[in-house]
Amino acid sequence: MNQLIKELQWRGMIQDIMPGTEEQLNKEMTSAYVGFDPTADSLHIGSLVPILLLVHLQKAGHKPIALVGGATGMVGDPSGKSEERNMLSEEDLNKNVIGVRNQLMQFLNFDASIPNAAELVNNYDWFKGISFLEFIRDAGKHITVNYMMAKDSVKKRLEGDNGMSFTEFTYQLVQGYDFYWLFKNKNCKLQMGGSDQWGNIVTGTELIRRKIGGEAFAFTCPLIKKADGGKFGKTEKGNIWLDANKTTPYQFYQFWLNASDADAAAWIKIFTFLPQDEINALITAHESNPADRILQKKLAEELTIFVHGQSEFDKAVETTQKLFSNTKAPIDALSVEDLESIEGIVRTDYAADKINAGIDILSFLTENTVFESKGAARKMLQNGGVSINREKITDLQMMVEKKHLLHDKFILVQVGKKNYYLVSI
RNA sequence: GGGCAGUUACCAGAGUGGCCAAAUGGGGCGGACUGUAAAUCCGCUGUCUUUCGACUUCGGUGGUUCGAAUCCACCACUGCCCA
Repeated sequence: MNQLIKELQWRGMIQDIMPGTEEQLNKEMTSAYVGFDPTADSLHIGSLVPILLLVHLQKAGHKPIALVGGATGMVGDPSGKSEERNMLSEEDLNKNVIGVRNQLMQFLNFDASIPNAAELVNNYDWFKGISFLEFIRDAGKHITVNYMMAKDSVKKRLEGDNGMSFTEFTYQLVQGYDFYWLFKNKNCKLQMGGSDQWGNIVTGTELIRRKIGGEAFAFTCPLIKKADGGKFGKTEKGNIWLDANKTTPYQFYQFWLNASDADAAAWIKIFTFLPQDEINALITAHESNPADRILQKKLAEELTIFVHGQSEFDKAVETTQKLFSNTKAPIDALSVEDLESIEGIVRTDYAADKINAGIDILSFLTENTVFESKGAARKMLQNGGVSINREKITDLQMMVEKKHLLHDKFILVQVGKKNYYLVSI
């Protein structure tokens, strides 16, 4: 048992904490859980912080329980949502539960030979056997509506103009019951989660107290925001997923590399396991020469390795170097091998005879799915956003022909600074 | 069941007969500057198209009109209040 709470505190990972939590953790090996909603078949980086809470917990010698919300996913958490959620079909839900489960497996140690082996549970397993009547008598009787209405997630919706269905209203009770069930059956005394979960979590500890007089604990981590107030974890391409098939390791690496200075300093504490003095040294080094982006690089390195492994990280760095290290250099600096081995960017194959015959730039771009239509391609060209082989193209009539081929084989298309497409014949 | 308000593009939200593909803000994308930042400034942001223009859009369906996001009827949905 080490100083888990102190560790998390300096990292800025604790928002609210229930009194007595630290004492409980120092007293004995404690089981603690975090719930994950199966809203998609992969987790995204928004779930990374709760995952890291579990990892820290296990490192500190406690027992992590990851709960996949097969049942709660059917209800829909109103927290932080201004309107009623769409219901997922049971089929999608099952698929998502499996996907999320598999991802959680890779971050925690499930080796049954250690006393604090991680455990994975699905709340559908206990909810499927509970009837509605049972539930409202068993759980509902102990919590007043007044209590539930006072919750922020509920209050906001009552004050807003979208209303709230009974289904979503009951969500906190369903989640609260999870905690009760785990407390009773798995001796789980602590729940963690994002700060938006505080209300739901507290309903759980309350239920445990009123129903069986048990004492349960909780703490939450702050929700990650960008310094400029923007949403965290979203880019033009949508969510940053943990699944390499949805977000390539290169894109994942790039996301962290592009963090702003202010964000990087906060995020490196939260998202890496680097010790405090090392982080402070990195921050100092970064401040003396911000252009080197020492923090961003380290942050991106640690996280890409954590999620995708060393070899994927190496490839991501390699791709990054090829594409960005020498953007002023003539394009020939990239060898055939360089181009062939670029990973993580969009590649398309194109008919050689079309290039040999020469093709207009607009058709070339749309046929290689760089743009969806000629209109879109034209607009981007007019805005000066398209480069071929690192040369900005402004001539809408330009013909793409043999002389544009690099090593007789490739054409490197760039949209903006960061979006690369490699066309090969 | 009764009364009232509402439904407009990714979101918020203006528009109450032609000047409406639809103000403004946010978001997104691109450009300049830079460090593949931040801040700032500029451009684009319904679809397709050789910038002409064509087509589809303002909850749905019908109607009035030369002409409808705008007027009328019915329907659906949402919110609030009363029962």
